Amino acid sequence: MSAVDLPTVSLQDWESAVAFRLFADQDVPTLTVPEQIAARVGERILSGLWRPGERIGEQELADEFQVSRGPIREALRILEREGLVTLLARRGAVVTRLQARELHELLEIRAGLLEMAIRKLMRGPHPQLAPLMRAGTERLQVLAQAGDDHGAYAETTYRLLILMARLTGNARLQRMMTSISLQTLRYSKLGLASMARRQRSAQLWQEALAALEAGDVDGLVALTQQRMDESAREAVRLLPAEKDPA
Amino acid sequence: MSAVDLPTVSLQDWESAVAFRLFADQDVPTLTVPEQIAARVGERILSGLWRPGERIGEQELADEFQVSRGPIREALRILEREGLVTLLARRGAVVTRLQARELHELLEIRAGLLEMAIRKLMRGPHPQLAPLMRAGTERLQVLAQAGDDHGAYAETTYRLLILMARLTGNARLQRMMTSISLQTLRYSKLGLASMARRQRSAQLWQEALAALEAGDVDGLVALTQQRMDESAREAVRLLPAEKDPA
DNA sequence: GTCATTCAGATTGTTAACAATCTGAATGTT
DNA sequence: AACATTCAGATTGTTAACAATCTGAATGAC
Repeated sequence: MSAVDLPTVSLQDWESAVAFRLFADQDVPTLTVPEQIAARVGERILSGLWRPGERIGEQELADEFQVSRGPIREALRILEREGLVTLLARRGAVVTRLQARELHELLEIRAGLLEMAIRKLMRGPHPQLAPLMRAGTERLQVLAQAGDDHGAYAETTYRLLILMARLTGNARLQRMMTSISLQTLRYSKLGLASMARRQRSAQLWQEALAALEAGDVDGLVALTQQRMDESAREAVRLLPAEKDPA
Repeated sequence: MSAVDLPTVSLQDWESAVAFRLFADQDVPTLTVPEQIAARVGERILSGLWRPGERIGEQELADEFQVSRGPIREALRILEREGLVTLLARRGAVVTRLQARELHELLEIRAGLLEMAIRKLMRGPHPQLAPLMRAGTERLQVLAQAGDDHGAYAETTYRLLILMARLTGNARLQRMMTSISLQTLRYSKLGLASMARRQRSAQLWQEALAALEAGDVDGLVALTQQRMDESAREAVRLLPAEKDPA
């Protein structure tokens, strides 16, 4: 606990170079060059600057970051693992574009992981859960009304899910939740862009909080499932139509 | 559905170059060089030829496979994504060694994913599920008695879990189940090495099958959880003690 | 004897050039 | 006009050499 001093922590423990900027709330280990590049490229993808389906040239990135193509390739492999980039053999890299079916699958799993986390948390004493949900719900109530930053609401819900997963003490579960969050965030923002949807979501959070405080596990799970199901339906519905080339 | 003809399918759809040999039961797409190398190295790790914690030198692999270190590095990144190899920045690659805590986390998630799959399957009509479980359970009864190939029982259970996940139609869920299976298989074999443990497991499979045929969803889930819980406990218990260097 | 320091060998990280492959427009055929 | 073919440019895949870093044993100080 003292002598073991990991050098330049490979992101193994985070599974995600990009998660730093968005979700990390603790010490940030030193990143290798490819990881730094992956993090910066990942930011652009998550911010929407680089659109789904957009092509990513190796030389182009190499020129911009002033390195050769070697580190760029490693960075792209990292981003592929995080699901933000899709590598096509001999045809280069593109920003991952989720089909409706794939998005639906991811959101279904996300809901399942959260249920897993909630059930585990409710089995034992977890005094931090109620305060977390209370604080989160309060914040969401405010953000639901705000019209200026439509991304903040979605990001806050995702942060909440990851923190709930972390509370379980299962680091792997937290990483999986983080990974899925990074992959779906861009699309979830679509479904939460309208104030009406945000308010509906916030209302269900509120009801779930009440269920939690009443000790009603099944109610909490049911409300959570319903909220995620509605969100998933809306996100998939709003998915931009695919333009097939050729 | 006709013109779109993916070239040299990058393993995106499998998430795993190694899964082929073990679990794939359909057409095998062409692999790139790094993927082939990753698959062959992965086999050695899964077979136990290369032990957890063992160091993997780039040059050594490059010499053996008659390529330069470039493709080897890509192969190692692939194996890192699959959880079979751990990359330490500037310190090379080692065969992933799970701590008791990490193994427990993975097995907990595996159980959660299976519950997710079962609940989804039981919500709709899935006529293939009962035959699959019947055939699987039958096979397991036989393998439980066999003393010669102690790995076959574990492999068969894992194959069953993956097939059940596939039945849900959620390809992502299937891939996650495959990924976790590859990471834990080496260790699960430990817990199922004794005939007594295998017979206990097979008995619970049998009871779960009965619950399925009776339409008892909660019973099915409960029996499945119990079987996985017992297996996890045994696998973690038998985990080789860690030898900390220094 | 224990601990910190130094240093050579080994290993990983990076680069730039070369090879293999793909893309898409131009050409030619039916 | 629709389709197959050819081919040059662009892009990815691979290589071998060089640079940076790490490991561990030998050395020296306390």
